[in-house]
Amino acid sequence: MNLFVFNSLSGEKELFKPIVEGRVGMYVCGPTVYYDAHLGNCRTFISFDVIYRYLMHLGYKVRYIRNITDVGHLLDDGEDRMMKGARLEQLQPMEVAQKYSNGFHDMMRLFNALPPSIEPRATGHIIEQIEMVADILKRGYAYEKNGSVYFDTLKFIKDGNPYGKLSGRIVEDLLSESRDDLKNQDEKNHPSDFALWIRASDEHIMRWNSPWSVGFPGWHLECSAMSTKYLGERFDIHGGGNDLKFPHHENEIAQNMGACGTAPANYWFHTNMLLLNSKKMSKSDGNTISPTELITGNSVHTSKAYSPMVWRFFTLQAHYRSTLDITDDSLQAAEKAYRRLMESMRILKNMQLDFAKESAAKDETISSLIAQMYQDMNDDFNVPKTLASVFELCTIINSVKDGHISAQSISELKWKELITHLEQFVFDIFGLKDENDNNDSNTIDQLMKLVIELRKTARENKDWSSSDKIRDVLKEAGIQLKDGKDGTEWMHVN
RNA sequence: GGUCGGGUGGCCGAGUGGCUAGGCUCAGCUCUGCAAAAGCUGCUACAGCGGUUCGAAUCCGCUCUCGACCUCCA
Repeated sequence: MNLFVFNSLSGEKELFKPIVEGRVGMYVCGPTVYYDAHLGNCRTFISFDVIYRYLMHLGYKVRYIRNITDVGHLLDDGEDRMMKGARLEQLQPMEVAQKYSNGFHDMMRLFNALPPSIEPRATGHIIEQIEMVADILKRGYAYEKNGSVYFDTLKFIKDGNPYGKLSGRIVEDLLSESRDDLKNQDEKNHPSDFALWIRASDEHIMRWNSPWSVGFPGWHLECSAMSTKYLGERFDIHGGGNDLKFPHHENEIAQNMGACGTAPANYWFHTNMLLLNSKKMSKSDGNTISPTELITGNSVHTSKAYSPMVWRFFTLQAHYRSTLDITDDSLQAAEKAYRRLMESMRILKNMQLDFAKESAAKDETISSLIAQMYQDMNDDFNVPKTLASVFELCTIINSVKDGHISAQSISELKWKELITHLEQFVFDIFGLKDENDNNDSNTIDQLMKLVIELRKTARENKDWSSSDKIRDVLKEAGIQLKDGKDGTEWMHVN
């Protein structure tokens, strides 16, 4: 089975073929840790988490690098993001970085995103970045001005390099459009040039020695340096949010080619934006919900709290290259769907029935749905489409449980296959967890057994007022009873 | 202004030139002491106008409209 992926470089779906067979090197641009991550960030990293998980499921040995940006990210007024965070909170820049890195990690754990293989920090790779600047200078694609070093986009373009290819920019436009602004560009030869190394002003506290000045690296440089260090000059996948395409990723490509003559990645993946009120969720303009606000329900945008797995499920319902708009209604729909899915997974795991010994009538349907799931995932990780098959399988599971489909119409072998594949998809690939696992507390389990037993007696005596009271009070306590053919079951509800 | 991507049923959200997306909601039915859950059935959509085609939501053109990027952003 072949995996096809959408490559931003070509704008087309391409057959995925790693450089080294059986191995994948993947670099994803991580967060800048000067402020709490918002849900838009989380969506991106959940998207790449599913990609990472699926690649591993296919048997690839994946080296997944996701950096942490803790220096070199300038604001409009030239202030470093880390320094701005530090100034506002009266902390050391490194305290700011640590604090928000911790918070970011907590969120990723909460949303069940696997940690990357390596999570390098920009400040931990100053030497590598300085070396890369030197390489670029040596090859003639950068120039020094007053202790700062800039990338020479004009020369890069003149030499026939593909500047603008990734972001679909037209070179002539890049060169001509901003000519009027030229006089306002202090040290740069050309407005489209960008900083590789920046000389630190006196009050700039994040600073390192370099051959050119005491200063700090430009924002784009860290990813070039760290991807090269851990994945080599050429690797398989480079990912990030759509909004990083230009200038960040474009400049990264330029830096890599400037330093070693090779474009870094064969495949570029870009995730689309999370919207709130039909507008891009963004830290800088305040249109955000934080993970904490979502989970606690403490937001003007939502009517109630939504659990981390509901959020994860919510993001799975849209393709990673589509925008996804947050609304309270759609979150509630996701919550119900998620619960239904988990309920079916529980049924699947626990059902003991007399399945057919030989292949049977429903086997074919189950097989084709499983095949469909792989087909859809192999089509550029189409998770929402895969989910459609998953829910069709849920209907089959529930029907078998309720006796609408006879266990004799499914072979034992096929049922086992169903369990294996569905659990792999739901838990291993989609990374969902059952938040309503009744086995997590033995005490409650014992108590519930007793209560259900007492209620059963009441029901046998047709003492409906007692049995209803038990059910109502439990409901208020967040436990839903469900009377079925084979006794009473219970589950947590919010 | 330039570049790019959208506009799908009550809501969210997939999608292929002809074949059921799926989830949620709503209505009816089955099951049930009543609930809840589950199953079944129904609610037959593709911004507008042209064109290509035996046939288009899917291809082309135009119009309207929304959004992203254009050196802060996942």
